[in-house]
Amino acid sequence: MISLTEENYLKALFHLSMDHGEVNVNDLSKHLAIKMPTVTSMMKKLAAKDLVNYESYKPLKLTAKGRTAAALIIRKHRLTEMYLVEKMGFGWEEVHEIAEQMEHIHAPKLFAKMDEMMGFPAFDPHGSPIPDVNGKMAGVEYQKLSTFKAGQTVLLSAVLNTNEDFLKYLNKQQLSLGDSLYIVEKEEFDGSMAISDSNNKQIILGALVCERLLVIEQF
Amino acid sequence: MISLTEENYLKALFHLSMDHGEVNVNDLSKHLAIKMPTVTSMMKKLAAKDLVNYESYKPLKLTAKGRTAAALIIRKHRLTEMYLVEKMGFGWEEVHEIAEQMEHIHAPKLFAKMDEMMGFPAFDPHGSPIPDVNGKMAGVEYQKLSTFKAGQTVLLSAVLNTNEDFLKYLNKQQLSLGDSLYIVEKEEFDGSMAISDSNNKQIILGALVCERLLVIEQF
DNA sequence: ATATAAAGTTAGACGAATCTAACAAAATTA
DNA sequence: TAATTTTGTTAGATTCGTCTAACTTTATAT
Repeated sequence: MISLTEENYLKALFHLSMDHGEVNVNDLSKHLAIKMPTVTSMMKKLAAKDLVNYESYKPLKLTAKGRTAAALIIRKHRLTEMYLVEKMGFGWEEVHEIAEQMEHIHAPKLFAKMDEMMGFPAFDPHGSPIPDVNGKMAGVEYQKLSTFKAGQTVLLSAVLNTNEDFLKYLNKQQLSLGDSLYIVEKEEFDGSMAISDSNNKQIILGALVCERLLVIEQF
Repeated sequence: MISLTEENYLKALFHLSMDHGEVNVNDLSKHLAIKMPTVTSMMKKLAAKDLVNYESYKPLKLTAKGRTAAALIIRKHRLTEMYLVEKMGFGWEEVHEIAEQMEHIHAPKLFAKMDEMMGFPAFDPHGSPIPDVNGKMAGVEYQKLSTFKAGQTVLLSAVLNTNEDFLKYLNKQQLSLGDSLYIVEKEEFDGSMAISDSNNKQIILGALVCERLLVIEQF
């Protein structure tokens, strides 16, 4: 049996290894706001359960078993987010906190029903892929908006951060997933971008925002 | 802040005081399958938080604050059960286990939305009243079927037990809340009853079942 | 290449929630 | 009412997840 606490470590490891490849004890410690010695001892515990490969002073790695377990937690999180938005009328900026709790609920039938009611969606409201019942998920080749340059047109496909204030900001700018964005100008000195949306409305996006928007180029 | 564990004690205390009036450490211990010394120490802790009135060797009592807290947990449980049945198509026998977990979720907006989507129901799928946002609930004057005698007609209004097998049994006998039942005969020696439903189909109900069905007399 | 800084580990403590063993009070029964 | 049974409490141990302090290893920088 995997405890709620252990689930949170697995999920964090999964996310960090998506983003940065290697995961250090220190990264995990910062991400979870838990001190390093605690992380070390938890890693030993998860290693004993064959969920993590742990060797002193080496980077941390999920085992196949651990990766699947993590993906199934994330599946519950993302299915919940999608259900709350699609079936209950919540805004995409409101659902993260609720899903954070729902992801620990053990009720396969509940999540299967949500999935079915929504027609087995592949992505959540933030554009992140929803793992299937076996923990497999669609590979996506999104890139950060910040990697593109003036003159390119991109499709807003996902957000890297589900922070409520950030999402409210996007709402205010009337930016939604699926929007086509033309990059008018890129300021190299501060990384900000001037983009124009499908209604030719021009918006200035700061560097931080450009780092958090995931897009695919539209040719 | 009330921990998940504390919530379970409050809920148990609430239920037991509904059923039996006085609640002893021993009752609570049996109900929760937790040893008496553990219960005693938790009672002291809850007393320190002004959720329980505790005095050595005296029966346990929830304070007003504790009663409200318990009612709000039960509200979440029952709203969830009703939502799962009404909006997601679950059977009344499937929802208890899920609600048992959902009741600990802190997400006022989620439960408010469920409530609104269902049109603010007063009762859950098992006929139990749903406390309002202030923890107040409709007083009900149901009685156990076992307290009636042959010749009386009653309205099946609620069940005292949400055990999955019990509810499946009722499904099999085609008994549902709202059914009108005529008591054909009562066997005094074993407490069983012969009842006939609205289609004049006759069913024999054992004493245990008669103890678990709540009805109101129909004149 | 050595000194310093950063990252990681070990050891020991602590609070929460649980337990068992031993004892005390209250209730029941003979 | 005295003996016995049931109920309740105290004391001390255990596990889980956390911490701080001290030490070690690895990485970085002069």
